Amino acid sequence: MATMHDVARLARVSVSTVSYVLTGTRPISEATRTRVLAAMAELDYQPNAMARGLATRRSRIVGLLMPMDERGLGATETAFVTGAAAAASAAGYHLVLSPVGAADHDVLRRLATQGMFDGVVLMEVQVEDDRVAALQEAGLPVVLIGRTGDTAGLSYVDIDFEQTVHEAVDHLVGLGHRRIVYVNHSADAIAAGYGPALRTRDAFCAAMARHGLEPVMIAAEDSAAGGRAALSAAVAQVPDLTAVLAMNESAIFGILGELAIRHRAVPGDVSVVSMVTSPQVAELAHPALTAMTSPGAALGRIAMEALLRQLEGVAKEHHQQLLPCALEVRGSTGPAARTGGDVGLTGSGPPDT
Amino acid sequence: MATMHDVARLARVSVSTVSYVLTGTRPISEATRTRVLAAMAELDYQPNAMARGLATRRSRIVGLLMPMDERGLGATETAFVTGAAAAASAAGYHLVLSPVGAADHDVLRRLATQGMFDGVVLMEVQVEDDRVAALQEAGLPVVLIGRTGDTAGLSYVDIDFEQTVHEAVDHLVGLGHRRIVYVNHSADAIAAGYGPALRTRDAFCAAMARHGLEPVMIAAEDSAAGGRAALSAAVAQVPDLTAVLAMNESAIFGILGELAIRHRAVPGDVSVVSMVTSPQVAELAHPALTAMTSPGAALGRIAMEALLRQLEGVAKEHHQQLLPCALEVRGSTGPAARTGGDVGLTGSGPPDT
DNA sequence: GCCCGTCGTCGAAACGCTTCGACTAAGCGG
DNA sequence: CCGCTTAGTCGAAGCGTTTCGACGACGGGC
Repeated sequence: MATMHDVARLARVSVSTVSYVLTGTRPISEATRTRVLAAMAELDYQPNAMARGLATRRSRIVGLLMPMDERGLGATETAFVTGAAAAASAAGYHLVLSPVGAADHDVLRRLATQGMFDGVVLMEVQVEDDRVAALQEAGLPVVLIGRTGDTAGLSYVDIDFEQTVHEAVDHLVGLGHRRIVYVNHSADAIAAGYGPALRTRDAFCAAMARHGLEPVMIAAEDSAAGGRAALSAAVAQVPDLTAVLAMNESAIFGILGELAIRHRAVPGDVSVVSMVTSPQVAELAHPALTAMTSPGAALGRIAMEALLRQLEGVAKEHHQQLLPCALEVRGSTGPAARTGGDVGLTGSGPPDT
Repeated sequence: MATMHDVARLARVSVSTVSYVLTGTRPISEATRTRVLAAMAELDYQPNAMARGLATRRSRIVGLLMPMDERGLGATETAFVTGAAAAASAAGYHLVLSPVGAADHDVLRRLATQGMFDGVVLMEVQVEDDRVAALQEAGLPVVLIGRTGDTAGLSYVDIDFEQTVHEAVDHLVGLGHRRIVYVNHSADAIAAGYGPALRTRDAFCAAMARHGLEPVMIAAEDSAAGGRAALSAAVAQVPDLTAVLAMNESAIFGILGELAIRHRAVPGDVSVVSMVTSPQVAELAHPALTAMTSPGAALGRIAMEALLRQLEGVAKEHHQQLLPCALEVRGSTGPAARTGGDVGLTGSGPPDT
C-alpha cells in the first residue's frame, strides 16, 4: 500500500532516488541507499506491478497459450505446464494460462495487442497453424512447444519423434520382433494435421523400412474403446503380430485390455511399447509398460527459458531444439515368441464398440 | 500500438470521450460514439492492460496459488486448474499460475502486495494453514479449494468427503460386504494435517460405525509400491476382507496388482472402490474401477466464479460449498463372496518392494 | 587556478488510461 | 422568461513507476 512517494518522504530523498536504489540504474551513495532501504523496510514497501509495467512497457508476464478442450490435459501436457510455470516463476515472471482454441483468431490478436504479455509459449501447434503468424505480426516473442511444418524463423522445442520411434522400433527388432503394428492417434487427428501423429507415422515407416520390414499402422480414437477397436483391427490385419507400438496414451489401456481378453500374454505373446508416456501412467499398467518417457517438464522448462532469454535480449537467434523420449524398459516387452504363428488367434473376439 | 490519444485525434474528440465510449460510464451521443468506434476499428485499437490496471487499480488478473512439487499434478488437481482457467477466461480475467510452496511466506506476501492480483484461489490447503491469514491480511480476496479446520469468515469450495465416504461404504455394505478396509494416504500426509486424509479417515469410522462394522484403515505411500504394501498389510490384518476402499489415486493400481498376484479376483473375491478419482483413471484399470468421481473441473470453476463474484462486488457473504463425488459403478465391485473365508490366502506373496 | 568529467541527487515529463469537475446547450415546468 | 435539470463533451488531475536532463560538488590533470 505504501508508494514510492511515502518511502521518499520518509527517507528524505526524491522519488527518483528511490527508484534508482531499486533499479540500480544510477549510482547512489551508500548513506542514502541504506536510508532508503530502511524506509522501505519500515513501510513494508512493494513496488506496484502495474505502474512499473506501464512505465517500463514490460509486464513481466508471459502467456502459456493452449487449447483447453473438454477432456482436459493429459499427463504430458500437464508436465509442459508445470515445467513452464516453474521456470517462469524462478525467473521472477508471472505465467498466465490462456485457454485459446486453435481457431480463436481475434481472441489471440486481442491478447497479443493488449500489452499484457511480454511473450508467449504456444502449445499444441498444428503443422499448419496461422496462430503463429498472428502472434508474430503483433510483434510478440513466441516460443512453440511442438512445431509447424515450416519452422523458418521460429523458436520451438519439440519431442524428437523421429528419434523416438527409431529407438522404439530398434528395441523391438532387437528382441526379435518382425511383425510390429503401430497404433497411432485417430484418423481425424491425422487429417487435421496433428504433428505428432504425422511425424511418428512417417518415422515408423522409415524405421521399419530400415530393417526391411513392412510398416502396418492403425489409427485409434483417443479412448480405451478406441484402443480395443484398434487392437482388433490390428489382429485382423496381421494375425501373427508379436509387438504393438502405441502412440496413443488414452488407447493404450484398451489395447492391453483387449490383449487380455484374447488371452495373448504380455509380453509372452505380444510385446507392447507405449510412446510419449509419463512414467506415472506407465507404472499404472500391469505389467508396467515399457515406454518412451516423454521429457514433459523439461520441454516446458526449456521453452520458457528460451522465451525469457529472448525477452531479456540475451539471445537473438532462434532456439530450435528436439528432445527424444527416453526408452525405459519395464515389463511389457520381451523376446518375440518363437513361432510367429497363430497363437490365440481363434478367439478373434468381437470388434467391441 | 495505437493509444487512446490516436483514436481521439482521429475521431476529433477528447481522450475522455473515447474512454466513456469504452466504459459507458457517461452518456455519449450516437453520432460521436459511432465516430469513435470507427476510429478504433481503423486504428485497430486495443486498450493497454497495464495502463488500465494502473488507473482503475484492478488488474483483472487473478492468481491460482498451488504448491507444485516435483511429482507434478494428479488428474484431479489438473481438473481444478483447467476448470478455474476456463471460468476466469470466460469472465474476461487472466489467470496466473503461481507455484507457491506451503511455507513460502514472504513470497506469498510479496505476491499479495504487488497489486498484481485482484484476488486468488488457493489450492491444497492444509487443516492448519497460515497462508490463508497472510493473504487476508494483505486484503486480498481469497477463495480456497479445500478448507482449513476453522472456516469462519472464509470462502471455500471443497469435496464433501463425509458424504462421499458414506456413499461408498453404503454401496459396499449394500452389496453384502462387512469386512471393508480403507486405504488412505500416507501416514506422513495424515500427520502433516492433509485435510482429505483426515476427513475421510473420520468419515470412514463414522460410516462403518453406523453399520455396526469395525473400521480398519491402512496408510499407503502415494505410489504403486505403496499400494501393494498396503494391500499386503490389509490382508495380514483382515485375512478375510472382501472389499477395499481406496483414497489414494497413486496406490490404487498397486492394490489391484497385488490382488492379482494373490489370485484374488476383482470383483469376485474382493470388491474395490476408488475414491476421488477421475473417470479417465478409473477407465484405465481392468476391470474398470467403480469409483467416486471427483467433481474436479466443476470445483475449479465454482471456486473461480465465487471469487469473481466477490471481486465484482456482487456477493458480499462468503461462499462455502461442499460437492460430493458421484458414485459411478463400473466393474470392480460386486456382491460379497459367500464364504468370507480364506480364499487365496495361502499365497501370501512377498511384500514386493 | 581552470576546465572537465564523474558522482549523487533532484524535478519533471512521460507511460496510457480513468474519472472528476466544469461548462455548454438544450429541454421544461412554473 | 427564468432558473433547473440533464445530456454531451472537454480539460486536467491523478494512478505509481521509470527515465531524462540538469545541476552542484568534487577531484584531477595541466
